Amino acid sequence: MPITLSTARSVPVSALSFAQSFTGRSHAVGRPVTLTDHLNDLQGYGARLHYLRNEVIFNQDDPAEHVYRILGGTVRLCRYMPDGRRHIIDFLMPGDLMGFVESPDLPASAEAVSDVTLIAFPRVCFDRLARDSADVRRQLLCHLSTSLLTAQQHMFVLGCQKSKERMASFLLRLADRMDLGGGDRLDLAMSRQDIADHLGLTIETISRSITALRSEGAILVPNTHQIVLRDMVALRVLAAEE
Amino acid sequence: MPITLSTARSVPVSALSFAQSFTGRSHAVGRPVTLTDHLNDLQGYGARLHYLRNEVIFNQDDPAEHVYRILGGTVRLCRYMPDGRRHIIDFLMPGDLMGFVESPDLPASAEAVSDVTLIAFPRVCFDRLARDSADVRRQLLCHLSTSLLTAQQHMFVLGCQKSKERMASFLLRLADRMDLGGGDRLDLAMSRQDIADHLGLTIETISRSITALRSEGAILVPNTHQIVLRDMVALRVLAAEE
DNA sequence: CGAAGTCTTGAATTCTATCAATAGGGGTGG
DNA sequence: CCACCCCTATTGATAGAATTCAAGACTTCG
Repeated sequence: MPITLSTARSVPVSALSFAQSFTGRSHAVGRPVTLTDHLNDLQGYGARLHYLRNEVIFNQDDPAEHVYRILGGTVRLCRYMPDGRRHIIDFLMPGDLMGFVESPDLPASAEAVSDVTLIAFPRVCFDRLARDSADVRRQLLCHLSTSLLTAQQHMFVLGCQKSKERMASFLLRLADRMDLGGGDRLDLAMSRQDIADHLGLTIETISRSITALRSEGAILVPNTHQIVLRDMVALRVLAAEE
Repeated sequence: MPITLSTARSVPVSALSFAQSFTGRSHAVGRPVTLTDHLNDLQGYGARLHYLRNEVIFNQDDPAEHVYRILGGTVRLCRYMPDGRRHIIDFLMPGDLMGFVESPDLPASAEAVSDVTLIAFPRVCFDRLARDSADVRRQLLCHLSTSLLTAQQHMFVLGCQKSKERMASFLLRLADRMDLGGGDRLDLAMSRQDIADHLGLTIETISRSITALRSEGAILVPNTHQIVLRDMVALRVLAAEE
């Protein structure tokens, strides 16, 4: 059973505007210190890396030697099954972290959806940080807990929802993570195929779901890779969020 | 969004025969010390509780004040959505732990599938234990990581597999957790409806899947609540494990 | 501008859900 | 101990949803 796993996001995007400067010195004041802040303390050990669209960042069975913080672009975290089926566990975006799961091997592959910039920290450095700081450990537990919560939410989507409902859930979550509300333009970095493999549907069904949401007036689709969430209430009802 | 979460198993059932004696003294030697062992050190603070079939152990939005170790019986961990749909995140069995997620509120309800015996430890006691012991913290990270791995595996089942494949995956996992192999009788404590809500199918489809697997010779069904895994190879192929 | 890749739409098929009826099983009371 | 009843599970028929197969439209990029 060649199964492993590795990641998940945890830091609210909204909190990142501060840390984004990435000075490597002491943390911003007036807000909770995040795992991201602590990672910044490791700046000297981090390698800034770039990946082109569709490049592989790490492979499913590679040894887990780094932890990552994404600075720019979108990453897809996926698992390939023996028979070739692919499941996209999650999409990771700027500010998200990955590679924190305790597992000798990585349980998933990470690939660049768009061009990606990230910082890779050696695991041994991070482990030292965790050993010496109670706060880092606490943040790490929160990070994993949040990942688990996200996973359980997605299990509900996959297990209980119909195609249109899944699409609504996906769009709402994406908007939430990008700190967008109704009316804003949502940029979809990923292809329809990526969305399909994330939601457990086919590319055709994704396309039809989008068409259906549009004809109901819930969304606008100015172009293929942008969507406007026009009727948040309708979307939330579909996503069973209220 | 009244969503929370709380639990997951982590300790291999096989490791529990040792700890099962529950003496509360020092740990058995010659094998890794588990989170379960550490919990045993809290014996004096633990309350042994009993629940009848279908009784609620804790509710979705209760404050998270305890961590639990299951001694006997089967627990279902479920989430109820606003519209009434139910998703069973996982079934927990003797030796399994729950309640370790860092979240003020519990993200799921726990209910007794069969009569259940468990020990509840106050969270504050456990937190103290975690504060004072580096090994507890390490085990806790492993526990959460394992939970996340399990969740990701189940996402694949829900996202990619057909009904018969889901049933095969479910039976194999159950057998694995109970330390059973091919030929042994597998006791199903849960109802068809429970299985359906776990696998994202209906009770009728569960029934038909079982019938199909039986008529293919993959399993035997001596009675409604027992199943013999007759052809492990066929089941593993269906479950995409090889 | 052309070509390759991606997305949308349509039609037919397959799978699962739904509706409905029957069968089985466990527990209770006669 | 058996009969009955209720609850659960199975099976059948039909409807609905998503997939598959196929064609055409739109983008993107060389």
